[in-house]
Amino acid sequence: MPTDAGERASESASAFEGWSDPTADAVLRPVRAGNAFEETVERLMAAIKLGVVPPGGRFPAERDLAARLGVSRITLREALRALQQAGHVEVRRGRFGGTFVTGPLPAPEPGEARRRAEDMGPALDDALTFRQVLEVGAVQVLAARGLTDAQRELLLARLTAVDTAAPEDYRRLDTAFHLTLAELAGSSSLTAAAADVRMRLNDLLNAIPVLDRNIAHSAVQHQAIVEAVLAGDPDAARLATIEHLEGTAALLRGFLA
Amino acid sequence: MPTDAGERASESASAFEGWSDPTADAVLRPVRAGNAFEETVERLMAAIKLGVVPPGGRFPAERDLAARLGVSRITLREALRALQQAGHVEVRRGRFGGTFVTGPLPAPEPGEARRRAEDMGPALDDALTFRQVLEVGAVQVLAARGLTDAQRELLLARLTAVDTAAPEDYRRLDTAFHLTLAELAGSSSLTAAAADVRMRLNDLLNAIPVLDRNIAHSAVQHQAIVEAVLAGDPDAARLATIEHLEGTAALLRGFLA
DNA sequence: TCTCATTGGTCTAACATCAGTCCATTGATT
DNA sequence: AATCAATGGACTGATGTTAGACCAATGAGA
Repeated sequence: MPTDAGERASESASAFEGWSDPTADAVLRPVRAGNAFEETVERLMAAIKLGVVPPGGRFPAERDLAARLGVSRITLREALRALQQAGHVEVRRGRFGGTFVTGPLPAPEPGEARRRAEDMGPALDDALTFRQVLEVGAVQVLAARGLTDAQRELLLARLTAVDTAAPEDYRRLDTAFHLTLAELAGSSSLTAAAADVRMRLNDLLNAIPVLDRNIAHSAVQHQAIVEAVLAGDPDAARLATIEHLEGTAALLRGFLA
Repeated sequence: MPTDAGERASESASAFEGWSDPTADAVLRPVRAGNAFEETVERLMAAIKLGVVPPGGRFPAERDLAARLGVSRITLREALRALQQAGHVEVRRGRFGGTFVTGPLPAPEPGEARRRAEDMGPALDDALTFRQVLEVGAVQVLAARGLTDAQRELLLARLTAVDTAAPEDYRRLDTAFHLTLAELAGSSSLTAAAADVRMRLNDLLNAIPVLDRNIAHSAVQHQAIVEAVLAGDPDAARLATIEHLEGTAALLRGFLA
């Protein structure tokens, strides 16, 4: 007979003896999102869309890439072939060959943003709160801990890169800026989670026209975040980041209204 | 010839044209941590160790559990058989049968904590900062948004459960309290990440003796966190959570000194 | 012009995982 | 004592995935 030694609150809906559903759901959530092929395609597309491999850039050699992704070379090649057939990459043989990212992705048509937002549904709110938690937390850790000279330099370089970006490069460099903040916090789990959530929002972000007015606005906010981080002021960093992210969140949520 | 249209800062170490390594590493990280069998065992052990299924409690039926974990029933059964052979679960056939968690896990011997901490190495710092980001972010979101009556009730129930816990139940109920904070923030990604990081720290936590003095100290801090959250005061919630987590972090980091 | 290191292309045999089906057992309920 | 719904146990055939070895092409550099 089960002893059932424990708390019992308002949890009647639970299918088994333990906790409330959301926690159980979190622990007993699916072990894998799909098969190896699908997940590999997803990752490679993420690398392209996030600009980790820029247009014209080359992916690591198949053997290296397969090892990095923890997938057999055959599975990787199937994924690459899918991207090739979709026109996202171009493959060249021989030494100095490799898998190259083809030109910039076509600009999504207007109305695409709304459709995608509706597709995401509740996942949009999920991603937006998760993003805020991660990025706000990252800048606070960063501001509290302080940066090395090399880190300051990298951060400033990313900042000027966004500010001086051509319109077609803007999203990529904005992504780079935000993920750099996360990565400088020094936790690889944090970096991975930030990259993941950015990826989820990225299609939506890309579907929004890049307006000069918004860019200027973001530039000021980016500047404020960097200044607070470099000044070692966690509170200011938090406030500046919240303000910046709330702006984007409001914009995205607008497509659901 | 690659166009290489983009920023180029102090990133010479990168193996390919794109970004600095940590971001590329995050996007091109392994698609899967292990085979389905291993990951399933990991999850089931997590459910036991986190107390999602308490001692004497029953796991969902194999068919349901397999569906939840996104794994075939055969793979799930192999994992369950492994847990059974390790003595963690007991399987009974027939109606009202199922897979039951056997008695409480044996208390780890002293010195175990240090060994585990050394095993984790840099992953410990990773987990600790990630945890802080997630949980601090969660309480801020929660305090800022406010709670429904049912949520207040659940949170208070978890709090009193920890406070009145028998020593052998303390860790389980402490876990429940912390994860409830994360789950009330309303982002399933956040809940999953919090459960994941707690799982990573859990062996370490369990290897630390539960001292009355520490419990009393934690109780005060838990109280402060809940009060701030219920009062809708994000700043107070943040400060109280940081203080609480720093205490635990210092304790754990102590095993590495 | 030739070399050759590096890269993509291909194949095989072994193993992992899957969906689906049917059987065996149990014990609360009738 | 008999019923029977829910549960674990076992099997099959199909598909996904892997490691490793070997071939083919390329073009910068000697």
